[in-house]
Amino acid sequence: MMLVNIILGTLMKKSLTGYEIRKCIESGVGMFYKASYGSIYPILAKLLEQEMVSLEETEDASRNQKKYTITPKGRESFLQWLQTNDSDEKKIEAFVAKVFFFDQLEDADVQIQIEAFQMKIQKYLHELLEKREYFLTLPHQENFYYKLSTLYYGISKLQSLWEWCQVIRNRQPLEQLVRNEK
Amino acid sequence: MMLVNIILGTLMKKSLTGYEIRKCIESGVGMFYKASYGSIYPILAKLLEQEMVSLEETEDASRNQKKYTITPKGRESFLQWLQTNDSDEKKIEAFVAKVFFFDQLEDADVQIQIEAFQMKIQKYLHELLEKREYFLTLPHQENFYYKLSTLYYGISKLQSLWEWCQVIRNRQPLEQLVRNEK
DNA sequence: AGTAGCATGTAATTCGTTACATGATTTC
DNA sequence: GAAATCATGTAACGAATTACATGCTACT
Repeated sequence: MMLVNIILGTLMKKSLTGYEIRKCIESGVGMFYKASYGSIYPILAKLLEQEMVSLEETEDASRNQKKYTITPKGRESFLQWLQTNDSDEKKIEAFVAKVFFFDQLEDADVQIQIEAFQMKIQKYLHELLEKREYFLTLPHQENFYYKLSTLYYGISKLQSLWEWCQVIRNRQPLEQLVRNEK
Repeated sequence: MMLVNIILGTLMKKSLTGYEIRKCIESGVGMFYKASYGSIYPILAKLLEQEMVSLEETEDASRNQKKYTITPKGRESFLQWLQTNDSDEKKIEAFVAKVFFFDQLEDADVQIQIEAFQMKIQKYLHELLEKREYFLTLPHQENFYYKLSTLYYGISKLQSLWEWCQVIRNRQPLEQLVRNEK
């Protein structure tokens, strides 16, 4: 269902063909979501059926291109998805992909969404930190250095993610998130 | 194919039942890979067929438990996977899951693997940094703050990942990777 | 004239989950 | 004796990819 909403999201600003949608996704949320034609076209057909999108009269009839336009019903559905957090945010990337569209969401809703997500992170982070506590009591850590390293990867990732959330929640300058030397 | 190797990996140290394998994965690479019985049992059946694993004579015949033992052929296959980098490391989590088993790999091979991965990161990072350069030239950045934020998320994530690689490549203390205040 | 890019779509396949079905053993 | 956990397995379903099949258009 994620892709469905990403497609609707790309249509919010302008009408596009399936082909163009793919390029948009690639250059936009492409970092977090790949979309092949094999998934885009069937979804588009289903969205048409559900009247979430409509086909524009092809002014340029020579090319057999189908320009899809989002309908009010589609807009509503998309915004609905954007502001509910019960969806599949177990996957972090899914949440970040959602944030990609947050410019279209009201400030108050953005706050609520991010805060809820931060709480999930915190909870998970806690589990990992406890796991670390446990591992640190074990002897012969040289023997499972790499196993431990993946735990630290997880912790570090969640900490960075939490801070990213913190920055964007307050609309602080993004530059502070990255290292600029080198 | 990833799960196949993770299963073989968990069997490298000791023989386990399908049920136990699941618990092992959960508490081990579980952060990066989920495995349900619906995937584990069929894979186990296939591995048995391919003679990658064998069934131990059930000393405790009363319970119908099947203890699987990895065969030499299975070991070879696993180690082969562990030291080749052509697999699906497009997904970062797949690489980290692999690192989980690096304690079983020779130092020289670990170096090669991580270095190769760091180069992929670097290349991708470069693309994102160029994208950022481009975006920074555009006016009205307030209008796409959140879109930009996901780009910064990507950059920050790759930078952290690169540093994580750097630390583990040199077997440096892992503590430096996380923030310990709070 | 040829290549790259625009454009749409389907069929086979992969990889996995969820839900179902079943039953033994341990623990309280 | 009830509940939790151990233990195995299948069938239905889901979400997406890859490969295939087709053809137009713009550039060089």
